[in-house]
Amino acid sequence: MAQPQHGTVRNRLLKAVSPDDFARLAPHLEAQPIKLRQVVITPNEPISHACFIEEGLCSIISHTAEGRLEIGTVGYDGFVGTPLALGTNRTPHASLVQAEGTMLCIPAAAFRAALDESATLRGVLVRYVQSLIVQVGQTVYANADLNIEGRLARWILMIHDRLQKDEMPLTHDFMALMLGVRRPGVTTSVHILEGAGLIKAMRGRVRVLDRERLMELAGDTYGVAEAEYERLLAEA
Amino acid sequence: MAQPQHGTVRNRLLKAVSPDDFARLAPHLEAQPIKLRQVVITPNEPISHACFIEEGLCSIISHTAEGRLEIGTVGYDGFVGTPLALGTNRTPHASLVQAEGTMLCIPAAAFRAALDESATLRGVLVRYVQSLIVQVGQTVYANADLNIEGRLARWILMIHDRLQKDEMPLTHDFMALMLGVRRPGVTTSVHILEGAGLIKAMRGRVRVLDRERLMELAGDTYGVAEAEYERLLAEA
DNA sequence: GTTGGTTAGTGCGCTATCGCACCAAAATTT
DNA sequence: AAATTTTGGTGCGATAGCGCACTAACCAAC
Repeated sequence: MAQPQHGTVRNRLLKAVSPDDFARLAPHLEAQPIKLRQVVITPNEPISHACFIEEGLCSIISHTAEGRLEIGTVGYDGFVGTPLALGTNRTPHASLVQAEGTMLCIPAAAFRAALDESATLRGVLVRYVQSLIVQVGQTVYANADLNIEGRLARWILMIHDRLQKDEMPLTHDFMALMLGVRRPGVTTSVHILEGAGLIKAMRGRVRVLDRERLMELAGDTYGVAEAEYERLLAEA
Repeated sequence: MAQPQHGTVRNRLLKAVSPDDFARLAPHLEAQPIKLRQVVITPNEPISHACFIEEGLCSIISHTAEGRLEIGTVGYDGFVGTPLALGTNRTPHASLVQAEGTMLCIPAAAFRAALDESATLRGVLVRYVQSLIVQVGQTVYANADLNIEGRLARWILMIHDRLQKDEMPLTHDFMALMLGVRRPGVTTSVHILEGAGLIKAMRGRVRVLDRERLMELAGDTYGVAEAEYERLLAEA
């Protein structure tokens, strides 16, 4: 398998690291397709790889006996396996694939070795973790303050950002799971958003029509984390 | 001001670091009292210090135009200023004091220098960040799945752990703010918990009577993050 | 083209929680 | 002792979302 080139990767973190740091990672990076619903990280089991997403989408899931719920979303803006950058190799959270694509995976040991060697690499990756914390914090806030429409709007925006396609593969059932609400609740809210002309819904797919007004609905639960990501990526 | 001694600090992270790492931090650590409602970290402003809590309690708050809401709790188990350990000096989240006490504060520059020098110190502190992420994740889950009683039970348990006193200074108003619910909603739930003999409520104070049954009420929103903290602290 | 599975739409009673508004008691100040 | 502030208690109509259950499209495979 050919090594990925710094110039051609799509992942924003890999693009952001210095050529030296990229060179540290590249020999170990292996492209891997990700398939719908595939579990990338199993709760409480050793994380074998850190995976930089090139295309597609993963969800971080709080996963307990009684239910599951998305707490964060990762796309080509980040990587799955943040615990490896935080000094441990497991986590009670699951990560699973929400939209197909590919990712570049590096074995845990090589990843941690690279991090130990390079402070600048470490910097980029832990700043990403910080942006993820902000994202999760906004999720807490959204779940508390918004009705289903609002939360759906926020969530669609976040997916839209990370897939960069107006049409996204989303079933009501899956959205209900992610938002932690009943499936018929999603159906109703989808209709409202559709009636207002913000989205177009088709079987298994949603098309974004009006980002502006989706953002209005999401209020300040959308935007803070996104701005923070950009700011952190720009920091040296 | 006398430097704190490794043997006498109460903060669990400071206790957990190696003598060498403690020696790195100690010359810069300054004890500081924390007062009720004091803002330790102002959103989007440079964080001047990392503060290891010795006694008392801080809340991390998601703070927006329309409302505020607790997303995490820090006591003698951790430190305030995690963004400094994640390569940045600001965050959109606020941190404010929920219960009086003292903390040991180290200036940001010295803190980051120490982190750059010592991989082991870094390890302890970023593992704490990981435990905090799990905590926030559980908060998402609790807010989605539990009624007010359950959330209140979880929250009281978390405060109880961090204050290590059965009687805790908590007004209904403040609990409502932290949980993101109406104040009268808290009043009702406090009565229910009190009626069931789980707590005793007094003006401005709550006394824990029955942890076991509080844990039942909180279900698996309580315990996961706590176990993860212990596991991570124990990791070399 | 029929079968079977997946996805979406609908109805209905129930309940937790909200929003708003007001009162009561305790603590603090003067 | 009176006044003010802080904190806690209560009531009530409105409503968002739930649980449960069933129907209806759409899709794929045989």
